[in-house]
Amino acid sequence: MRLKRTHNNGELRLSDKESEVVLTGWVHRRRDHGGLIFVDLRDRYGLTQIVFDPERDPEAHHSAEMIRPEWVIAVHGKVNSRAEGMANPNLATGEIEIDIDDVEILNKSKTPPFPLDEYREVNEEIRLKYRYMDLRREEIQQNLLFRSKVAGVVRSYLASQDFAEIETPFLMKSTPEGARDFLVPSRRVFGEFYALPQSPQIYKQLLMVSGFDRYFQITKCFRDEDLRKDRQPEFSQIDFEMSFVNEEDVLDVVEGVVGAIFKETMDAEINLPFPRMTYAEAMDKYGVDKPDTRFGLEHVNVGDIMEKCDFKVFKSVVENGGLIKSINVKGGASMSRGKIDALIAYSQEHGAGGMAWMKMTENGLESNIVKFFSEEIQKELIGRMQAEPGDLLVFVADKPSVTNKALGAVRLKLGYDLGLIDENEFKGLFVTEFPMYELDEETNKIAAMHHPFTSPFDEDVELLESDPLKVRSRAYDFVLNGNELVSGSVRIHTSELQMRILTALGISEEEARDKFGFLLEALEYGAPPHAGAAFGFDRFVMLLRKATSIRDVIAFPKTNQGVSLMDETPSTVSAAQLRELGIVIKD
RNA sequence: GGGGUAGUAGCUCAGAUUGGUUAGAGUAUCGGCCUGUCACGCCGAGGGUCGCGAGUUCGAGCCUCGUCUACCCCGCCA
Repeated sequence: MRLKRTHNNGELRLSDKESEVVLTGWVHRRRDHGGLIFVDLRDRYGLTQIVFDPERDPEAHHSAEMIRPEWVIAVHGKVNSRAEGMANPNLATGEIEIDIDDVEILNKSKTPPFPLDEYREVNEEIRLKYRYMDLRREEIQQNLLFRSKVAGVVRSYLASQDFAEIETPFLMKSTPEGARDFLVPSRRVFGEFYALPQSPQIYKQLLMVSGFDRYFQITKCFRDEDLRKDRQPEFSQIDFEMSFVNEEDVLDVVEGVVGAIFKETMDAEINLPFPRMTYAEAMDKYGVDKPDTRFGLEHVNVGDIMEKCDFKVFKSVVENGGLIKSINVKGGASMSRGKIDALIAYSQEHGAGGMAWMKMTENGLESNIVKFFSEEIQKELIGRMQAEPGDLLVFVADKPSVTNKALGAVRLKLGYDLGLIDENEFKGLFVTEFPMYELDEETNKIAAMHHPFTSPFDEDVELLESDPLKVRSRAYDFVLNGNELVSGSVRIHTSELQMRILTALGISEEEARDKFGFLLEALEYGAPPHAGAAFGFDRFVMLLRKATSIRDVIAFPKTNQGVSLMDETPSTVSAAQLRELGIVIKD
């Protein structure tokens, strides 16, 4: 490089007029007027217009005739103000331009496979194949720069609170519970495998046993499950753990981190402290454990009213211990039959057998099922639902899990479709008192809802064996706009209780010792009470940036099939590599 | 594993009612013109395995079957 950069493409202003500068970057766009040639020079800091005048420097102008989009150049010139009325208000540097007298072409570029401007939505397949080009686009580049800034805020905030950043292994022991592990074969012991961590959970607990008191880490986690727009097989967590604390201390840290992020990286406001809601209340009002509280449309349980009706579907659901809930869609009576049908189909996609509905008119309730409801029941229903003329009542009746799931999904869809959600609002809350266990409806066995290291409520411990589904855990989530962003808990810190919890899950003592013996033993050497949580870092950034996909806040993401289109990962490996690992692939 | 949407020029898309001669547009690229543009403008040219493979048909971008890829959803994700 002959020319040495003096400024970036986002910083020069009118006050720099007459300065001699050297800029470097990519040719974003070239406007050739035959005489004058304008080039927008781009780097991650912005765009600056540079001007080539054949009368000022014929040689530089000649070079400018050759250069093309995405060529890399360095230019020398003088900062000039733009003539009256020629400023570009859309550009931070729009009041100035650089009169160029020297160009150094640092590299050429093939014609880009897709345009890098913001004016066209490009197929994600081609974007991912040429990811290094996609990452030149301002939107994605700003996402990653924002992500870096958030990470910086988190690090400095947690450091200010005495948290120590400590790395934990990526090659660890496979654990039986939870998501499917990514496995790495051991070269030294045939038939044995490392697993990539689904989270640093156990290691951070051991760090508490070691006395580090306050730990954090921004680290990758790996789960070999199917992908979604908000799920990647490898993703990042802001993971932290504290000793000698209870729930409140952890939630304070969560609030501190979220508050610091908003204060230092966002223009938007967020309400602090965050309101609390128990899991039971969330399920009752919203049907989900991560409610979006930016809008109403709350669920109302109407089972007790429907018990007395003649509508067989409802009646049998109540008799079989099912759940009937309704949403009053304010003003929804004007919805077309087609829209209601689409809503019903949506409820069915989410597991419901169907969805009943009634329109509230001046003359009372109307629909094809109203005849099954006595006047008295209708009156009671109208009262409970606070139905007014013009409202639409929708009902889902099923097993509690199905009703909640389907009507919870319907509520969200209505919120978006009816424009009830302010996209610029950020509304967070803590959900607390999660159940310790949940029933796997396929196997009819109980499973840990959070993870098996979560401490139960002291007063519920006696139910562990007799009525495990009633046991509440000291787990908590932070939910932002309907997204679970943080999940954590007070951990078990005695070996006895830990063993009891594992046993209640149907894990034999022998198996527990085999899989978690090191943890059980560690808890016997003076483990302090401890608690912690982990942020879904990618998801958080995605939400703050209003990105439509987690892929847009990750530099090199995978497709839905878990493939990196750019480098074609995963790939085959040589027979020699496999042989070394003791892996035999039969044709 | 299941459901849905999409795949036509480098890119973004159109290609109707009902299968019919040479598959179009914008943009990009290349060439020419142009000294105040900023998604510059004007003129011209090149550019197609209609994702892939079968089938039906005199004839398929269009119909049928299969298959691949991307995205969205369900399942799954302690």
